Amino acid sequence: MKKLRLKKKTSLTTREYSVDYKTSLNEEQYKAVMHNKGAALVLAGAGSGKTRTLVYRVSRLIEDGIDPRSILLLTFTRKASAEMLSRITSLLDTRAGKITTGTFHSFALKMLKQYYKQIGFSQEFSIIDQQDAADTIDLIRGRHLPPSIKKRFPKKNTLQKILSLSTNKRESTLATLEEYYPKYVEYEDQINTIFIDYHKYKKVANVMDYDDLLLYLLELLKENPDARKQITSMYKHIMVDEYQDTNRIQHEIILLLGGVDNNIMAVGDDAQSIYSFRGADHQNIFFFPESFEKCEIYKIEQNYRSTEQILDLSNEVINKAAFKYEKKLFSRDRIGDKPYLVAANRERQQSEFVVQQILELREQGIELENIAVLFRSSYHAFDLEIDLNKSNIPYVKFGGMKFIETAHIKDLISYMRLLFNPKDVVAWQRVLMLVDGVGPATTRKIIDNISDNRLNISNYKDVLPTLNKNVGITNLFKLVAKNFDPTDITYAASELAFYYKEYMDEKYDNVNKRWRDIETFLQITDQYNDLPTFLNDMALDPPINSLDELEPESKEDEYLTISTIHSAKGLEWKVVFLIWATEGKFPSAKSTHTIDSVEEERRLFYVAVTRAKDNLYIVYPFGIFDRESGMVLSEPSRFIADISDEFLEKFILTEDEEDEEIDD
DNA sequence: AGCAGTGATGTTTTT
DNA sequence: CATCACTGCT
Repeated sequence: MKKLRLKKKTSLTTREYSVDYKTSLNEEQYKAVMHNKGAALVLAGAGSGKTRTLVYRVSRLIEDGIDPRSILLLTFTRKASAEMLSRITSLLDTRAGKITTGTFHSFALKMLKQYYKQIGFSQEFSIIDQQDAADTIDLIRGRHLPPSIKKRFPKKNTLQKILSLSTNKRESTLATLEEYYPKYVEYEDQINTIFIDYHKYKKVANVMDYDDLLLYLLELLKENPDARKQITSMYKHIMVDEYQDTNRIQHEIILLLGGVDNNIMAVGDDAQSIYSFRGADHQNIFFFPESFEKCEIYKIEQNYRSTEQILDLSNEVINKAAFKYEKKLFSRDRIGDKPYLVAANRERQQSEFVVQQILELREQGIELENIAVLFRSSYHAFDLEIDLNKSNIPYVKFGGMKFIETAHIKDLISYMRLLFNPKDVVAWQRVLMLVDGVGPATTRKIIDNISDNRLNISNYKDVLPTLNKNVGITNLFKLVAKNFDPTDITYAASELAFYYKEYMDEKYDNVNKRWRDIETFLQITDQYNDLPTFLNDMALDPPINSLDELEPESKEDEYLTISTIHSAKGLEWKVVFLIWATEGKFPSAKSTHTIDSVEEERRLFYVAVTRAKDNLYIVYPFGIFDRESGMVLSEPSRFIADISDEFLEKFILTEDEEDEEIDD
């Protein structure tokens, strides 16, 4: 028989919660979770249960009768939003599935697919990635510039970066040039002309790049009161994760999404701001409270993740920063080993050491799931990957070149984009260049005719012969004009792949490897039955691996995570290896010119070390000849170089025939 | 004129 | 490894 007891009603609600918020959270977290109306900023240190706080707050709002559909949770990565959604669902129930989560970009896309008319697009607009954007800019660059000044003029990737930075920071081209590319200031006019043309070009082609998603959403909210009213009355409770990494344009969007009540909760940590290359400013987070008349500030500082030894080291790293951060992490009675600093003779020894340690850890019963190897740049892991393969250690790599970004997959996706949006001249450009005998000049001629509607997939039989006699082009048009069933994506994709294979056989030596990628790609298409959704997902939430990660059995299998630090953000592992902690590699020689960029690298280092729960190994190869600087790199990273033995156990690797232990 | 093949060069980090 | 400038070929 159940015993009745008296429980005090809280002032907020007349019902009891099914989740016991008070006892599952610490006091700081609890306060943030119970925050009700108006703007709020939650400053949460690394490992302080930031995700937990957000998850509980969403759950609490729903339990208080808030319609889940009115909750918008913006996260930085798709992984983070998936993780949160599953945690909320398991904490509460399926009501959680009705909330809207995603990145700024995916949310923008969702809105713009509804309000496309208001911004002058048609609904079939497609998304182009950074590379497509750069290629398109290159096309326009080629049209504008006389060959004489081409040499000193910024290249396509630089132009794309300039435009992206100025868009994200909401600055003029001139301001961006002055700050980041002073040597190109003299070309301001030409650069602007190219940008203006690029903008028009995209509109005609009915495509948007990543920045456009944000830009047009901002424009919509600003200039269309009706749309804004509808959107703000739909999403009444907004939460933004990783606020320190948002930039100006995202900040402005958030302010406009605020609606009448400004029910916006931003969560972040200024010490973990690592996206300045995307226009984020680590101090941005402090502008947040200033944007509202009233904004509650909550601080969560107790760390639940790491041992005191790891926290002590982390605090040492961040306290040496030129700019002082407000928090200091502390834990409660989590005692462990001191972090290791290991000197390895060249990269070879580093890889061998990491593999050997991982095998040993596994024997000690630590599963691969609980181990991660982190690095500054994707290519830092190449050598290690060879050893992991040799030792049959299954792993998944995050960050760096994605499977979807390889040339052959992008080619295939371009054909598919044309099936959906035959005016997508960015895709046309890509696939036309693949036709034998077709180069930039012919491509330009054809897409000009597509742009001004003289040529299309219904009249190509008559019009094309007047432009070019190349049979390959006619065949390409024939293929795109075919009436594929838009719900049978796999069929369309395999037909296109079949057509494409001929080109691949000609062009590539490693056709087999690439064809396997295409087969994997075909498996992915199998999970979709609607072309637009498929294309959007490929643009914004692409799958990471070319390995058969999709097969359910391999998902069950345990695997090691190796990841760039950027992609490891927000995650944690029992044991973390940080490799290439060599001065000149981390921070890289390129980042040491300005204080700001060194400080960004320091925060990145801080993010890396705070991922570890129990054990942390920092490894640095020495005796590395650096081509770029012409110097031999032999010192550990400046971020740990002068940290005393009190915080760090220092080792050098020696090679013993039998003894496998580390020796100092 | 326009294309393709060749050899040197450079390279973070993500939506 | 992918991009860029250069050169020779059609």
